Amino acid sequence: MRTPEENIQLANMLFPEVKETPEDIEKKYPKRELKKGEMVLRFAPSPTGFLHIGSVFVSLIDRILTNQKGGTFILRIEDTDKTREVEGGINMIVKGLEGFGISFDEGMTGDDKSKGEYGPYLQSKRLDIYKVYAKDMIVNGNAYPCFITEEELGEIRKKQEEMGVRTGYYGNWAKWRNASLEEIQQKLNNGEKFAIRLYSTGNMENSFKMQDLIKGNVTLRENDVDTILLKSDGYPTYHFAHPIDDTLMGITLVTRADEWFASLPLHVELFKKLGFELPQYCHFSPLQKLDNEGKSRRKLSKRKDPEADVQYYIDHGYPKEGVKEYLLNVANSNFYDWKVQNPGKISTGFVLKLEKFNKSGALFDIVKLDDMCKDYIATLTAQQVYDMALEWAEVYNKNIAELLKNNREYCINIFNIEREGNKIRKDLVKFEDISTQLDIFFDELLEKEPVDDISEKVSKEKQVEILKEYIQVYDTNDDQTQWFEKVKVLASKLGYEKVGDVAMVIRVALTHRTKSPDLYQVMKVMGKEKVMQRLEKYIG
RNA sequence: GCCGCUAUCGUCUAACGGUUAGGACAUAUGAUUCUCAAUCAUAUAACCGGGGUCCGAUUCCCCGUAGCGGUACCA
Repeated sequence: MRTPEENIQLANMLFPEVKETPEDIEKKYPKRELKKGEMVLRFAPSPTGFLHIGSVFVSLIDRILTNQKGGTFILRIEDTDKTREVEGGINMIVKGLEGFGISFDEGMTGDDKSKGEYGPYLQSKRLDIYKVYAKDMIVNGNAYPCFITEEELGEIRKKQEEMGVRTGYYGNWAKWRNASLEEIQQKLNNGEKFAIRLYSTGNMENSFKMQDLIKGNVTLRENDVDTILLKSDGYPTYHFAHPIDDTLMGITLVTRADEWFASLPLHVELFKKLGFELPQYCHFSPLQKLDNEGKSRRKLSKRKDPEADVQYYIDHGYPKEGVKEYLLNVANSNFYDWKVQNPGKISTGFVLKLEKFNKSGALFDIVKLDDMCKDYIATLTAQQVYDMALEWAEVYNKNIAELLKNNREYCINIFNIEREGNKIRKDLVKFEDISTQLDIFFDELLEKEPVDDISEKVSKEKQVEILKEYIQVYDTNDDQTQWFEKVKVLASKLGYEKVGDVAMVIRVALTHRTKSPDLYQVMKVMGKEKVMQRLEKYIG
């Protein structure tokens, strides 16, 4: 153990340029005045050029929570790993979340823009702050410089494995803990790089209780690992930045992914040694996916699963609101019941409860997501479908965008087929799907050749006969009932038992497919001219 | 290996010691003024295993097992 004087001497050897104290820093971050129940949350991603659907999940929850209880939601960017950083990554995150209607009250608003009084909100701009606290930790004997090399670390690990003890840099294995000032000075003189490590005083044998707002009461072992606080490049690790930033920014509840749960003991020790008050915590279990032909589960991975990337949903034109509803349903499974009882209400009105979150990982069920998106689109008007589809198409499908723009009224009429009344059509999951709906209405998109599945049932000659007869009775002034009556009469006149047989012939001649929306409405939207043209062409 | 968290139909889950273990998605069958989508019926389908505690355990406790997470100068 070093004396207090030695600690001060050491701190000045390491950080001669740091003059400020934690008190100086904390003066710049006045305590927030919060009303009762108000919360300050933060979403803190790394700008790796990839927005995970799990990030949308967590930030959506954060946003709803702060809307409900009042408070502030902050976007802080954790760009402390220079090797993984991607240019424009911040913009991507901001835009991506904006696309889902998730906005922030404070924090980064773009690659080099931010708003709010508790910044900087970019960790790479906070390096001086971390240094002040690192120096203070050394002064108090809570941290020390470590010059260990990767090779040495590997040797320690190997030895530990051979001995069958826990691996890691802790206790007596932490060889730089009590190095002499002379030894340190010598390394410094050689210009060797060093990291700052925590001088842990925890004991693995001791356990303590904590509350996690999702998991409930949990029992943890004390941390005893001398974790790196400041890397040799001067950047902090997540562990060190977390207590400092969240304290200075006045975060009341730390919401984060479950993978952090295991380092909670470390964070508790750090808060204590930094003299900070511990915030509340909750850890979200990860979105998972079935692997190995359904034998095991794993986290949704950006490498293997296209649906892990938010861009996947944007590319295909998934309705944002539908995706949000699905995510909300994963969060609190009573969301569905709420939705049934509150039809038409926007999903953000739902009251989320942290204690209702599932404690283990949930499988990401894209089938269910599709179903919810289908339901959502079914609630829209034709005009809304048109607008949203166009917005999507302008970026992701230029051809369809042109088509939509050049045929506005026609397209809205198409989207309106089976959209009114009590029998609402539900076949659109995402806006990408509109093309199959539009195809049959445009000659240039229509399948070149009609399907030939029905000639076994109704021969080609008979088909022609039916169509010729149908043209005679076809009248655009008929209402749906009259139209159907005519088809029925036609069927019995020509000796068909089922109306369906006749209707199918008309359908194929008209749409070149065996499946289509309501025939009467299709013809109505198409207009007499196009209907006659198609039927006559089919007759030959 | 060690540490922690979790464990109900195929999937997401409800149940807060006593229920025919409920719902949603998926699947199957049927209905429907035409096909498909939908809708409406109906059906199939679950308390991880073993010990306790209790008049009574899916529920509480312990052990085992499995899954997940962590065990980095990544976050």
